[in-house]
Amino acid sequence: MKRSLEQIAYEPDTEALAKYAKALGHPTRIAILKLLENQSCCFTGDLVDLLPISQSTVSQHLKELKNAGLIQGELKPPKIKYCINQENWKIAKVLFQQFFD
Amino acid sequence: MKRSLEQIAYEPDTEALAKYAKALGHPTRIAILKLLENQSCCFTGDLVDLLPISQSTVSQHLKELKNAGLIQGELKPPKIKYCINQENWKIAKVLFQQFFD
DNA sequence: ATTGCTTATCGCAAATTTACGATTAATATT
DNA sequence: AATATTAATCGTAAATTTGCGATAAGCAAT
Repeated sequence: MKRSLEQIAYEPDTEALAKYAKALGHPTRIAILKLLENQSCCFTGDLVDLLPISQSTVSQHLKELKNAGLIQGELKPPKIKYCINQENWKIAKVLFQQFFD
Repeated sequence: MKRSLEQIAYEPDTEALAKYAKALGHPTRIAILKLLENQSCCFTGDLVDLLPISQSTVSQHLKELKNAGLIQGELKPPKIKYCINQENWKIAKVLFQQFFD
């Protein structure tokens, strides 16, 4: 048996920044967020048409962005409209700003 | 056999931002960078004393930060002095800034 | 040449991430 | 109720990441 690879706690801000950075740490997710940013407000699974990856993979990336709190989905049957989560976006922005001085 | 999981190319800025974000996507690496930032300029393997992980793991994280271009090491025998790579730091800063508007 | 100090690398194990196709779930329309 | 559309989830495979101890490498001083 190996040791448990458990999480070690750092300062809350450090953990939060790392969490946001991790969510941003894949070009597909950056691309998605840029699309959502440009689209004045929101967007849907037209993302799948714009990205060179499969529907299920796009869905997975959306889930991660949602888990990180950077986006949110709004039911607009039969579609889902995804938007930037402005609240957390602002928090992330500030965290990165003060990190880089 | 499975498909090859090869990289798909996005815009250079998107790739660059994702690369920096990925490097920042772990609390230990954020902690290291914060220490290097505070220490006016630089630091060494006293990092190991300040972080709750082993020497080899710290070394690994330093390597990743170096590969991402965020830090650089200067031989100061028998130690190594690590510093923020100011050039790339600036580039990363700008990329994050314009990403968040 | 040997010793001592510091840091990198190796070898391994576990966990996580990325990706896909296939299937399921949800919902509106017919 | 049946159908169509959209998006999430499941199952699987491959790759990568994270972590450690042990060992090697680099360099100064003896």
